[in-house]
Amino acid sequence: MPSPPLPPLNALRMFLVAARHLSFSRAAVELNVTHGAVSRQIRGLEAFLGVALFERQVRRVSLTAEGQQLYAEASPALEQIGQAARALMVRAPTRAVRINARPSFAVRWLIPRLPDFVAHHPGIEPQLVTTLLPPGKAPEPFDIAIRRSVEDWPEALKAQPFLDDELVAVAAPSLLKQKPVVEPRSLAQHTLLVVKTRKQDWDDWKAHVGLPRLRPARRLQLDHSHIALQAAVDGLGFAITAVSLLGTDVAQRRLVCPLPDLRMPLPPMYFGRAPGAGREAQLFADWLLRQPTA
Amino acid sequence: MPSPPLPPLNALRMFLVAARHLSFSRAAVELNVTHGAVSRQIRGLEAFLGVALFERQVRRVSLTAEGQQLYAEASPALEQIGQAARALMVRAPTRAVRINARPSFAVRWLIPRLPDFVAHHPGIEPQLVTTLLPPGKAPEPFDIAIRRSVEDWPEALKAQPFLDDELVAVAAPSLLKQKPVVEPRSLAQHTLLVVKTRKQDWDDWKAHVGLPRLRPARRLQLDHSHIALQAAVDGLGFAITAVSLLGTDVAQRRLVCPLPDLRMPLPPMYFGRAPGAGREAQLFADWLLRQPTA
DNA sequence: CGGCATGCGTGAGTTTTTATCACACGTGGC
DNA sequence: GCCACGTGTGATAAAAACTCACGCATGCCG
Repeated sequence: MPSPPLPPLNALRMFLVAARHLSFSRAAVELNVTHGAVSRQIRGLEAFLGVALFERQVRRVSLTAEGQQLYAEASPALEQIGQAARALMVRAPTRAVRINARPSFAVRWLIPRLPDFVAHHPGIEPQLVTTLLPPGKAPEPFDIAIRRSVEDWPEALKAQPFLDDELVAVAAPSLLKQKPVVEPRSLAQHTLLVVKTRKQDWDDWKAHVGLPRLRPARRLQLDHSHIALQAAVDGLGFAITAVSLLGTDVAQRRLVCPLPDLRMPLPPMYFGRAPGAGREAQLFADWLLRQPTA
Repeated sequence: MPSPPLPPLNALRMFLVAARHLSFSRAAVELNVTHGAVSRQIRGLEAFLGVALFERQVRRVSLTAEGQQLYAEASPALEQIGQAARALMVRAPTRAVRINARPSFAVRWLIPRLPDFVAHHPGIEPQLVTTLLPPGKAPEPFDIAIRRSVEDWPEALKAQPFLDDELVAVAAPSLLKQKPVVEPRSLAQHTLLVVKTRKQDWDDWKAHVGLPRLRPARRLQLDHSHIALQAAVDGLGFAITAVSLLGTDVAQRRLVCPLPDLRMPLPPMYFGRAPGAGREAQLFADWLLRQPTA
């Protein structure tokens, strides 16, 4: 069997990036991994070759003579492979998946996650169409529709849930510092941010937590959930929103949820594939189902 | 981040091998994996590129135009990487691991497995010294000693068991066709192959299976276990041997074990590292411990 | 013309690899 | 002297790869 023993290629790839930067940490950033992963891979490559490629000094690494040689010889080779791959990819017919979703879900859930989808399926181009209309009245053709609940859905879409959800009230930490909220009643001191297309959310939530008659100090009406959330971040008042739309705002303390126990279950998010949708849509659906509920 | 999107490199490697053979199965043999693994990797590469690389016909595959192009461009590139790696490996100081073992174990267990070790550690050259002397009286320096039992071992070797073993009686199928053996007593009809350095094996075994006085039709004395086994394969009589030394002879029906229940436990095989042994010896020891008991 | 062998595809399950997290270490700058 | 920075590493979690066992379609051969 005429098989030349090749070095571990992914380790080589990491080595080349690290050699270019002369830094494991910066290479890790470029490769979207931790510095530890880079360190291990390069150690593995060195073990395979039986040669040190980097000299480890304090807080800095430099290439040994062998490392320089390997960089000089392997870098163009991988470059050539990249060229060849790109040549084939452009030849490939652009495979797109057209996604029909409401604007707030698109902005606050889908778009932040799309880079992950593209990373897994580099040949597929997501095309996003946002609309407030139900899928059956979509202004443009689509492959995948995403909505909460399946009212008004054409039968053919075969709706499938992929994300459980809840309604919570959130506000900026600075706002709470001025007028703390430790029980629902305190909301009467605050401005409630009302979304035009989801006016009933506050009433549903108030009923669910047992305060149907609560009247806020003020109301501010906005026309999309994501705008209401931005207003909340900016300290304008309390927003009522699906947990799925919170994104990193809670984790990074731009928003807090002062009444974490008072959540109201929501119908899950559904997606459906259009009848004519191709394999790309299937891959997108699979990816949706893989997304963690968090 | 100026990182060109590279295709999955290990999948590419499999693709090149498969393209060279125009067969997934033969590629799988060369790569020491199953055909399913090759199939999946190539599908993954095709999905990444968004282009079919092979045309699947019945029981045969052929390259598409895109596949040919990729093969033509990527093959030399990987070849160059292999060259570069090899250039570095020869520059590396030859790292050797000197192994001290008895001849029969070397021939029938170790040598068939050494290619696997070399595949895992291409920079390390195993050097085998066979001897009948105990490790303490070795004629040459060594890094690793391998024996059954640890009598006469210098303390410094820190013996460690790595392979359980048993004693069984085996013979060629053709011999058994002439004079079948279904109970131990039938051995009296046969020639027993006796190894000069392990004369007690037959007596131990006979005592263990409850026939201490059994007298064979004939004895044939040979000076090594592996020679006795070869004699058994050639139909000269029954050999008594450790299961670990059987190799593929039983699987491929060159030898059979007509009394499979009558096995006698043996002390396990041990290895020990010489005090001055380096990292290579450690890697070899790790590899030994990873070997399946089978 | 049925029975068998061959080569590839695939779902389920398992093993191996890879990456992350969290912490340690050593040093150079402030 | 102390902190900040970049790298090494053990434990563990996540992901990728592989195997197994089976299915399918077809050509070969008695």
